[in-house]
Amino acid sequence: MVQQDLSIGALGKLTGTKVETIRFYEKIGILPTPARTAGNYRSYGHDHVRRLTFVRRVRDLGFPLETVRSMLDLADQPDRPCGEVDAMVLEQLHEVERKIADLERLRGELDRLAHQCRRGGRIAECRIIEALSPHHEDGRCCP
Amino acid sequence: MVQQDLSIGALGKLTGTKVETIRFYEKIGILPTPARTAGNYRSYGHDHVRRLTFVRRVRDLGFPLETVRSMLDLADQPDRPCGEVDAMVLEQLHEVERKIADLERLRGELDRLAHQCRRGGRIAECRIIEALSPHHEDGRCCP
DNA sequence: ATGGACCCTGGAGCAACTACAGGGTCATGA
DNA sequence: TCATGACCCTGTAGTTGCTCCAGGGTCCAT
Repeated sequence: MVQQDLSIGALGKLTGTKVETIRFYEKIGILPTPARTAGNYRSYGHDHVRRLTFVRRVRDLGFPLETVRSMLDLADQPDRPCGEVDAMVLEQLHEVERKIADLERLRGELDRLAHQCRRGGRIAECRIIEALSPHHEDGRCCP
Repeated sequence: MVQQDLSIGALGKLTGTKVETIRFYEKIGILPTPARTAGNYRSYGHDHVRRLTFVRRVRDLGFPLETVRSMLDLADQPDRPCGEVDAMVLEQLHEVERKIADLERLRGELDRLAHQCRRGGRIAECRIIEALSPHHEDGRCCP
C-alpha cells in the first residue's frame, strides 16, 4: 500500500508536480535530498509524497515558500516545547484567517459577477465588463 | 469633472498603482503609449484611468495578465457573445471556492495545534501535514 | 545493440512586478 | 535668479517561484 522507491517522474505524477519543480524544491531545502540508486537516480518514499503534497497545497493556497518553510518546521520538530512554537502557530493561524477573509470577499465579488451575464448577450451588453469599469463606483460620467 | 493631462504619478495615485507598474504595463502593451509633454513627461487622460482601473480590478480578482489581455480584447469587440467572459469568471469562482475549503481545513488544524500547546502538550501530535494530505479528499484511511 | 523513455547537472528564461542608478524637468521660495 | 527638492525619464538588474533547454548518462525492451 505504501509507495516506495519512486522515481522523480513517478513522484511528480503522484503529486501533480513537474520534475523540475521537485529538483528546485530540493535545491532550496524544501524537500530533503533523497536516496540515490546505483545509476544516480533520485529515489523517493512515502514521506516525500506526503511532504510534497503538503507543499503544493499550501503553495496553491497562495502562501509564499517562506510560509511553507515555517509550517514544515512545525511538523519537523516534534520534540520542541510548545512555548517556542506557539507564536509561530498563532502567526500562521492569523495568516490563514486573513487569507480566508480575503478569498471570501473575492468569492462574493465573483459570485455577483457570475450572475450578470444574460444568456445570449453580447459583449456590448456584458455587465461583467461594465461592473469592472470605474464609473460604476464613482457615479455616472459619460463623455 | 473629467480628468485630463495627468502625470504618471497622479495616475498612479488615482488607480492605486505604482509608477513602475504603469510603465511596465505600457511596455508590454496592456496600456497604450500616452502623449508626452514638452519635457517628455507622460500625459494621461480619462481613458487611461478607466483602462488601468479595469486592469487592476481584474488582477486583484486573481486573474493573470493574459486573462486581462483577453478581456480587454473582448471589450474591444462588442459584437462577440459574452459567454466567454462568463466562463472565465465561473472558472475563477470555482477555484476560489476550492481554496477556501482547503484553507478552512488548514485553519482547523492550526487551531487544534494552538489549543494543544496551551495545555502544555508537545508538537509531537502535530498533524499539520495531514490536514492537507491527499487522504482527506478521498475519505478516511488510517495506517 | 539500439531506440526510446526516462534521468542527470547546470544555466537561461519567464511572469509580474520592484528597485536602483544616473540623469533631466519643474515649481517654489529665498 | 538660482537652488532645492519633488517628480519624471531610460535602462538595467533583482525578486519569487517556477519552467525550459542543452548536452549528456541510464535503463529496458525488442
